[in-house]
Amino acid sequence: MTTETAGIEDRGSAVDQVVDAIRRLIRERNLGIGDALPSEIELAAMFDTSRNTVREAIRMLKAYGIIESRQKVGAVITDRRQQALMELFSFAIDISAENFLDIQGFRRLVEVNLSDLLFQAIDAAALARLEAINEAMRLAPDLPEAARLDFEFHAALVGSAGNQTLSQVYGILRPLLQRLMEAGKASRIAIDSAYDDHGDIIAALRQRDRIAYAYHMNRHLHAGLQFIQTPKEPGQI
Amino acid sequence: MTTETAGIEDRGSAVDQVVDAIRRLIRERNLGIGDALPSEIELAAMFDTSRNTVREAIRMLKAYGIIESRQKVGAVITDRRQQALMELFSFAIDISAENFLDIQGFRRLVEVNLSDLLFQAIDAAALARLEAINEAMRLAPDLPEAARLDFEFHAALVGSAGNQTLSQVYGILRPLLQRLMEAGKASRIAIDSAYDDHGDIIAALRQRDRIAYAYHMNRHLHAGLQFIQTPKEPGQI
DNA sequence: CCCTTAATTTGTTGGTCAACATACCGTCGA
DNA sequence: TCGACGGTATGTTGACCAACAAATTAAGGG
Repeated sequence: MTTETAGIEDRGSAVDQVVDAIRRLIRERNLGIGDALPSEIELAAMFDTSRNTVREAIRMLKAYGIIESRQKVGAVITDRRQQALMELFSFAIDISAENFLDIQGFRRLVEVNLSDLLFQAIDAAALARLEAINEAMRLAPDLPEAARLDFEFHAALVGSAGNQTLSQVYGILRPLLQRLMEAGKASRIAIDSAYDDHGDIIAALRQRDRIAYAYHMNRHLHAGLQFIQTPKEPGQI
Repeated sequence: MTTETAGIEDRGSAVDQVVDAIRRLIRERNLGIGDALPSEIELAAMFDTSRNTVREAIRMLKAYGIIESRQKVGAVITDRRQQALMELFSFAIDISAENFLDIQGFRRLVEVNLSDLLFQAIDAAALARLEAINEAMRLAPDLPEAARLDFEFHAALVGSAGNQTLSQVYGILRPLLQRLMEAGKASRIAIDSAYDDHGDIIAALRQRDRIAYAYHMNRHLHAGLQFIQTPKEPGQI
């Protein structure tokens, strides 16, 4: 037999219905960013359902980046969908479990060719910050700390380009890249070499020298690549 | 006193922690699409939390499109992230112009500088495929179909570079980029212009002409940018 | 003006009941 | 005897309720 629930639009679970209902509520009341939703208890009474169901619906909206909720204050409408989008990215990387070389290739593609955006957006303060990070890396007490500061340098560099999407991608790749760099920083010599490379890169940035930037960055990333020919566990994150 | 980062990341609520824990579980057990998660009760016991908290975590993962749960069967890992992304953007909030431009900037950074990887990996079959897609775009019956094929062209191009991380990112961005391209393909003239650009790009690829590739790709993407200067309706939900 | 206290709201937990899909097992028929 | 059929047992998700903890705001008292 076919479904005998013909009368009511039964599509979706109770949670999905509440999600739609909340969306309708937002639309009908013309709520915008910053406005607060009714409390969970009120919503439950409004839609004649339980508070837990409302909570699960709110969880979905939170995952979509549409609302944020703070205790006591309640749920507030926001637009953090860009971050939600990045969460999706991070899941992609989880699932497909790329190997290190693949991600390193992606990284090279980005960083070596970043000069256009960088020259356009970078200022003296950003350059000083890069130098400070580089100096701290040289003086780092141990290798993991140096690796962390190495990543910090590159993240700051990418951040200076002013592209949000890019910055967030790097935020997601952070743990992976850091492991990559720990693998590449097996000795003090590698750190000193990276320090010099970073210095060359900063100099190229300061002089707005596109060619020099690409040359040094490419060399630098290629050098780091040598040390990690064998990933720790292939195909595993 | 305040916790001095006592080992475990205390960041986020219990639900967020369970989300991360499930992600780690998937990674560590190397679970793939179609595999089943432990039952909610087992997960609750595993992470020493309650079933409702696990349910909310599963709700989030469901919102991200990486798991699906059917009654009785349990939660199964899937990949419906594209649908999740569409849900994300089906909320009536218009994408802000800044977000559009930001993502477009990211795209330019990637595609314009893809030549190194492309020249290394592309073959005759891939070039023929690109030409076929381009031809199909020229002959497309309507504008949305042309926009779809335009995206298809770029996705195939990026895919030819052979970097999995990059391909994944483009796969997820598909609906978003397609909207971007629909906005840019407001007229037949724009399509013909894109067709010519694509042809130039293919020719540059065939001749392994790095400069020509970068020139034509940059021109092409810059041209597409003109059409979306004005957002539809800023900041309404 | 500052501190204390109360109230409100979300966060988390444990439990109950229902719906339902699957597996297993016994019965019946050929 | 063997296979098909049907019923039941079991385990899982879906939905809900009640209660307490934590946090944050707001009010009130010194």
